[in-house]
Amino acid sequence: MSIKPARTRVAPSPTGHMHLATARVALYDYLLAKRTGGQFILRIEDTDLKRTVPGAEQEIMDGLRWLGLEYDEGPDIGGKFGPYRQTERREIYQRHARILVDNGSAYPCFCAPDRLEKVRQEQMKRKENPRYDGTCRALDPDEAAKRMANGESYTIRFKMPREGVTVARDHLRGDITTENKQLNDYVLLKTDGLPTYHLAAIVDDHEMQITHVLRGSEWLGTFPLHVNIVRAFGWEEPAWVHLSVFLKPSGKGKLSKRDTSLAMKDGYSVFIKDMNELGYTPEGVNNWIALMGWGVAEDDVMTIEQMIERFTIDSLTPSPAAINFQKLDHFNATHIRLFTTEDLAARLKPYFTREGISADDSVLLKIVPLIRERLVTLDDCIQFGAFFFKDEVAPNPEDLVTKGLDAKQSAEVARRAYQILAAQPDLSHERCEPPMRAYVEESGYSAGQVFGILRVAVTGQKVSPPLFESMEVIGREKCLQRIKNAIEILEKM
RNA sequence: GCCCCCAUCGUCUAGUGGACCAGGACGCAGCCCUUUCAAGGCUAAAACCGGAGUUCGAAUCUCCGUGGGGGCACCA
Repeated sequence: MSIKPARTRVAPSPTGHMHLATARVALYDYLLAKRTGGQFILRIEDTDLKRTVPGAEQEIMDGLRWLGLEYDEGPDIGGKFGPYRQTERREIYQRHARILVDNGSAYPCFCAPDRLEKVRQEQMKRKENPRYDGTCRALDPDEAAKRMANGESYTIRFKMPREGVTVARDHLRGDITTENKQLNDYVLLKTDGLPTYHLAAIVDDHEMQITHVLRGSEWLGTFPLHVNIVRAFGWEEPAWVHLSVFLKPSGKGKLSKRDTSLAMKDGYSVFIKDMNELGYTPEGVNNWIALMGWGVAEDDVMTIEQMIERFTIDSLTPSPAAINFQKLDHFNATHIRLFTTEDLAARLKPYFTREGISADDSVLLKIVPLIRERLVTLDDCIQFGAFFFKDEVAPNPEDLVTKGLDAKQSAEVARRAYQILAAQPDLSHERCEPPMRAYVEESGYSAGQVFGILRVAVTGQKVSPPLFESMEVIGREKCLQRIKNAIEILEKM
């Protein structure tokens, strides 16, 4: 990898929710920029007015920031190559379209959409490749200029060479050779005066001095076109890298932001905006998407800093990758265990708040070590930790009757436990556990039976963090009250 | 239909002609630990798409199949 600072960009269109694929391109862009001491840029490709959806741009910016992928230049923070919103760069594209027309690489086209559509239909009927038939390509330049001056509506089309081949170099896949006759005279500038992607992206990448273009492999089809446009301008090409696409978990078909079947399904989502709500961390999400399309030999749990140290274009993989939510869970849980107690406590607090539980900081700090390794997602803290903050718990009576015992026997166990614990000045686990174990010995019951009753009584649930440590945090008064309550329930059964 | 890309365990991947009876991770199964659930430790099962060729030697290079994916707009 060159040590020259790279300028990279993520250039999403604000047409829907930001999803995994956009995040991954941004991640790789970010890693490459940071690794080389360069800049990472956000550019909004909003030239399709019909598809632009309100709020989408904000969602992209929020998503990138949530992931920790701070961009160095962008629509809301500016930069020396702005503006960073394509609808605000209209004149730049028009000027460049003119350059191409003037040097014979492009031409105005006056064909009406309905005629084009008819031509397309006929071509398909004849089993030909649908393509522009070249009517206006042959137009006399003077006549064309006259019609433009008359106010006739037109587009600008790229004059694709009809002979020969285009060899385009992708830094992941090598040279890609395409016969020019396979390509079309694509529209560069639309009748509304805005550019299509083909013109806008090429012009902006040049103007913004982008050195590496990372994008999805859905662009491979028009890649030779883009290379031809760059050459028509006489510019130097950036390094192109076409990333693999994400496939649905089944491996059947590409993951699409228009496919809503995977949105918020079974606690999973492909949209970045949902991740926080579902309890996923930026660390977990980044680690997950990083390794779909990027191979590291070992030590695959990485922070962003570690990714920056290791990232190279050469270690990217070209094949499509099926997303696997179980792996997201794994990375998320692993990173949660890596957080400091203070950090994790702060991250957990909003999830308690969301449930209407005001989690006291000092208590939170004490329970984090008890629940940390049980959390897969941050919101799991509710199931493992809500009982710490409640005034009382409501155990299911059946759960209080431990396996192998009846209600009467269970009540007796609970009463003895109460006596033992009530005799202690405080309920530190060092103080409580030995006498309780001694009772287990003398009673002839198993530790599981005795502690099981106590667990349900104190926490209100069958599954919980370690019992004695939990009791210590809950405190003497509350614990004894809860056990007393359990005894009453058992006695009524 | 045409064009392009891709091809190692179920999934994500390591592997760049000999160090590979193919390594790691997730998941799955078993065992250990254990007051529940986890976490942790150990063990197991699990792959080079097929066929030709090049070579002393191929997961690795070439070709042909096959399979998968993407694209063929005044959308990006």
